[in-house]
Amino acid sequence: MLKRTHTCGRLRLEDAGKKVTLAGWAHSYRDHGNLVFIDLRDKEGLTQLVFNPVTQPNAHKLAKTVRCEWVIAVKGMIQQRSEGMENPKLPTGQIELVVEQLEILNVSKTPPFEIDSAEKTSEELRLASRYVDLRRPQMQARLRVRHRVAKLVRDYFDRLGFLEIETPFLAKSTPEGARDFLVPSRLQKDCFYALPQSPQLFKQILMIGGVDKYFQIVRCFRDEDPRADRQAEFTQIDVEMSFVDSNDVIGVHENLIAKIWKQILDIDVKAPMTRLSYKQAMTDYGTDRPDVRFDMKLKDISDIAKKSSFKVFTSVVEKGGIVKGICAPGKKHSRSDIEKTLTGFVADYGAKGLAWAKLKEENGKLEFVGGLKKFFSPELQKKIVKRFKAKDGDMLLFVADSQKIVNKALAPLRCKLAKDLKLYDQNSFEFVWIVDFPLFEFNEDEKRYDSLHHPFTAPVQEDLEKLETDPADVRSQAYDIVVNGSEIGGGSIRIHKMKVQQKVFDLLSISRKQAQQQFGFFLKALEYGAPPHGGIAFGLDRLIMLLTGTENIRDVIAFPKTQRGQCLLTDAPSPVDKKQLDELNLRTQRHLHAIEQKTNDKK
RNA sequence: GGGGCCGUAGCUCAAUUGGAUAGAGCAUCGGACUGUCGAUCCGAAGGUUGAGGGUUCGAGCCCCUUCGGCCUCGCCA
Repeated sequence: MLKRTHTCGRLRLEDAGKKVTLAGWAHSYRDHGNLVFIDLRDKEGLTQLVFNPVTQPNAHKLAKTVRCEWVIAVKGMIQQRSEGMENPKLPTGQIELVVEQLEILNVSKTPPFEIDSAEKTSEELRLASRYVDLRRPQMQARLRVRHRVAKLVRDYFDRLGFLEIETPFLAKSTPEGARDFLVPSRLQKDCFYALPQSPQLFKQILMIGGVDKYFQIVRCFRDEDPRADRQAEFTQIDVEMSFVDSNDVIGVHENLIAKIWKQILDIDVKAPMTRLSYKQAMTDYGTDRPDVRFDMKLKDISDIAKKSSFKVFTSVVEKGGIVKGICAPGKKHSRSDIEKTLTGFVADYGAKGLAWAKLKEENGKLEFVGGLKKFFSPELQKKIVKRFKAKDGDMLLFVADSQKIVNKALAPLRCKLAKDLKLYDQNSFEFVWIVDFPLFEFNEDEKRYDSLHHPFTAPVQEDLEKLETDPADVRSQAYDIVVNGSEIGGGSIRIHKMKVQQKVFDLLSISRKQAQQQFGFFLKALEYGAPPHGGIAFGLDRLIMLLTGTENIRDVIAFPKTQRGQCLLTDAPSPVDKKQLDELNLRTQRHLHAIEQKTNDKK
């Protein structure tokens, strides 16, 4: 076998005259009867091969048989392309390889789709033939960015004295949080492991174990429905540190992010990054992961709306709800846009309607046009205009409902409008830390408190007393990092005192018995000299999505799963042998029905 | 669990109001060709319209069921 001396993307004009061997896939071939050209591709790029029937009849004859995606190796001389024959589209376009010897390493069936037009090919087919899809330069580039980031992360933490430590995948199930993936135990009948949703407790125990600085690039599993940016199986950069406060953790990681952005995109991210309180974020943006690339903040107009004659507004405010709105600049939206598209859009988030008014300047005065006009006196209109600092041609959009629904509907509407109106630079990145989260949120359905982050998040020191009196008002030492409206990481200082942890469990209505069963091992560990500690986890997949400019998480995972959790390449999940189930002491519903059927038949 | 979009040749798409033998580009196969680079030119082959059922004289198109893909609400401590 011919052994390659170079890759297909590296040869340049200065290599002319060298004798080299290349290997790769036939990307395309152009047979002129006389000369044959083949573009040879590997992960580094393309190099044009030339086969000349006069000087190398054997190689030329063989080259005529080569087809797309055949695997070949070629030996020959690098030659400068003659004038006018250069290909400026290729980095190697100044040269070509004059082939003296061609070896066909493998043939290929006609590929299921053309590599060059894969961008238009259905993702279903790309996933089913991932081996072909992965050959595409774009996919190779994404895999490379992912590798480079992982390497950078490891180097960064290594230099700071962190240890990468593996934690178990076969772990204990905890009913809190997302649905667990379960793994039946063969040795312990009727018992199950759970795949970790995150190594949360293990990393905290590492701190108690004196590790001091831990990180891990680790797979996590959550059995929930996937989304464009969410996969049941995903990767976290997981970190934990001892003897630190929030600012320490934030500092270490904004520098890491700045480093990644510099190295991968050559973009300078300013550190320290801006911070925004949870409360402010909810007020101004209606979400704890605001896109701060553009302004267009939400404004509460409940006080003005209740004085209007619009029944929807007045009755909502009377019932304790709120009226909030945004002011979209420009004249892009027609009435039917609003009433069909935008109203439908907010309806998905539970809003019952979308009230609107356009603004027009008449005689030097800004006035409502259409929509809400007749319900608002000129006086009230003026107040609203002032609050939004609205201008001629702007459009006001309002949702009236409970605070929760209003924010839920307006936050995505704000982003959608900004995108439609092109209010920001698509290539910019705006980072913001969200801090001062409440420790709990009240769960209306269950009539109890839930953790906003997780039950191990430490309360702010001065709010400790409020745990007894006013739990809803207790702030946590948690922090999320958000970029362009996407949460890429989050963490907290943890509770390191058993008594506080127990108190939090009490407030979460986790009984002593439950707590012992689920977290007993951890509560015990806290009693043996747990140091103050805290950490963070980043979603690696989402980082790579941002860095590679894709909105599809499957693009940054070599072997992703579909929305129904299937791997189209391997066809997982699949039924298993009855023998396998027997060994695990398991029966599926289907088996049970079959058994019932048999018993009934006998009767 | 709910909502939406989609499924026609290997790939990407077309097919008027339900109307005759379901078309095109690319790929494939055969041929031609002295430098191409998305080569070009000539020719050929290629179809269970995702699957099943229904309405109709007649279905790619309408209706029902079902499978699959994507987006999304719920869910994701």
